[in-house]
Amino acid sequence: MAQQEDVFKKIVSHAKEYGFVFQSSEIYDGLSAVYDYGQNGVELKNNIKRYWWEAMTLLHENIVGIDSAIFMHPTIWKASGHVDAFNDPLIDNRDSKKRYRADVLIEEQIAKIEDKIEKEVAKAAKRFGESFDEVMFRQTNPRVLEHQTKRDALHQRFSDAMNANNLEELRQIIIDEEIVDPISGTRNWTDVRQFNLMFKTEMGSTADGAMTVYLRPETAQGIFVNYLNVQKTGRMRIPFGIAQIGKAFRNEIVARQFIFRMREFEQMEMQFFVRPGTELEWFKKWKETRLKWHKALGLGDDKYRYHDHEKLAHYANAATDIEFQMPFGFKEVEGIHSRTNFDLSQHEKFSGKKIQYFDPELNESYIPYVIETSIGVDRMFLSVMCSSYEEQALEGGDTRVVLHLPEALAPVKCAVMPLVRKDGLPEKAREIVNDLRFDFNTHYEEKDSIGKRYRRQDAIGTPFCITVDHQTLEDNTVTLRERDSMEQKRVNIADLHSLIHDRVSLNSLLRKLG
RNA sequence: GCGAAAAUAGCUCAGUUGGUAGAGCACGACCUUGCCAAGGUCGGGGUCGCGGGUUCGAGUCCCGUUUUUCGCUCCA
Repeated sequence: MAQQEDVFKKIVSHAKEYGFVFQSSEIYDGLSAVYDYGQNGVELKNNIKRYWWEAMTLLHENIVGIDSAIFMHPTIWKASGHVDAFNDPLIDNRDSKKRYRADVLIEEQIAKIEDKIEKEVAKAAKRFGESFDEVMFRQTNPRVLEHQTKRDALHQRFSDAMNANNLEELRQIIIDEEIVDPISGTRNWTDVRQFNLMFKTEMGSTADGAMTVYLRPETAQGIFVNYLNVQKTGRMRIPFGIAQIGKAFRNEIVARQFIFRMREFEQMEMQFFVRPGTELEWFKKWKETRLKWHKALGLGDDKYRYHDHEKLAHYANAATDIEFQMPFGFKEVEGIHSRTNFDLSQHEKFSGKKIQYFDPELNESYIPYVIETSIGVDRMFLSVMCSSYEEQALEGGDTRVVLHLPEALAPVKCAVMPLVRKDGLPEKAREIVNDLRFDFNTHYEEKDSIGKRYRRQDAIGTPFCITVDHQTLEDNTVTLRERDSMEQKRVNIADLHSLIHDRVSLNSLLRKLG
């Protein structure tokens, strides 16, 4: 494990050294948990997005894409539950690992005391042959008085703390009242925290007229609120899906592990709308479809596993993660959730608009059920980087660092290099570059020894190196060197295009899915 | 969020009890070699993370702060 973490460190510095990932605002000491993609990183990331986008929209005629805005009407986040879920004082029990609303726990405690009062009063009433109200009215029973005093004091303390938004006091109340976790029965509580997961900003240029808006914490809601638009204008028939790639923002309390958990991140989400009652069938189908998509990259089938959720979110009736083996363990890369009709129902309720689908086959209207597939682009990027990185020992005690990136994802597809910088070889190499550049991201390299240039390309994962030598000038052949095997073969310049295309095009990947 | 450690050139690091900053690699130019990275010559590059303090003098000592890493915790 220690060794694995060492490898992870190397991957992080490799990512920086070769222009894949930089820390944000580095010259100003950096910004915590925010990262920028560099000249090679952006190419890799775009290729990942394209692979997903085309797998979704080209291979499924019933899936279309949208690109919704990051700003959305604030009520959307009330409807989705994000405002409530992220603005309550929350406390966790370390033993049961359950999270509770601190205010609810205390209110329950007050209710318990009231139960006791009622019981005492009822007991007294029975003993003295009086009515319940008579006993309550007399208020002479010492035990009842004691409980009442306690309740009033607690109630006062509680509302003071809530009004002052005093989280420490809330926790102290829970401790003083010896409130236990209903599941574990222990009092092993964390601090009370206010969760403001959503970034806030103001829309409107004057302060008093401004409306608080949020940076979206997920892209899914942009799809749900456009459901009607797409369904109607696209004449979509259920089942159908809407795909979207975009940035989302979460003000994480602790964000760590490089680009695995960032405050600004990118999601690729597809919401698939189905007939109620068929959702679990579709859930199963999408579980399989998505894993197939991952495995087609060839990073290693044993690096993936499903992690089914046992405890489900309130809106879901099935959920699973696709986890990938990172150097720091199996981690979620993609989530597949059966979200029922929760989101669309909520938006129907909050917007007052009817969000239903008339199913001509059933001859009835309903709110569709939703299967969501949601993948983090940055996590995907990280999984590709981690599984591609290799420090290879070569014959003769040499080592080389290679990124065995899936060829279709590699930022640079080929590098053309003259063996020597004279005798017209650079000019010939330039000719080849000028032809290939229209179809592939092609680099030209003439500096340093040929071996060094090969190694530089290996480090950024370039699948092919094309070397122009003196023989090229005579017969128009070059050597084509492969990144992984380091093997070279002599090929005609005229054949280069198709040889490279067959290997590096997205089609080759997509065909594995078809 | 708590605890610990670290921060000196693009990278990896050295820098003695406090006395005006160094190496290797990388980078640039030229020469040389030419199919798996380290040839020669010359050159550019650092107010030592930032802000205070102690001192005649701070990369070095003290305080604060930022970022990173690790362990808990949290998140999914």
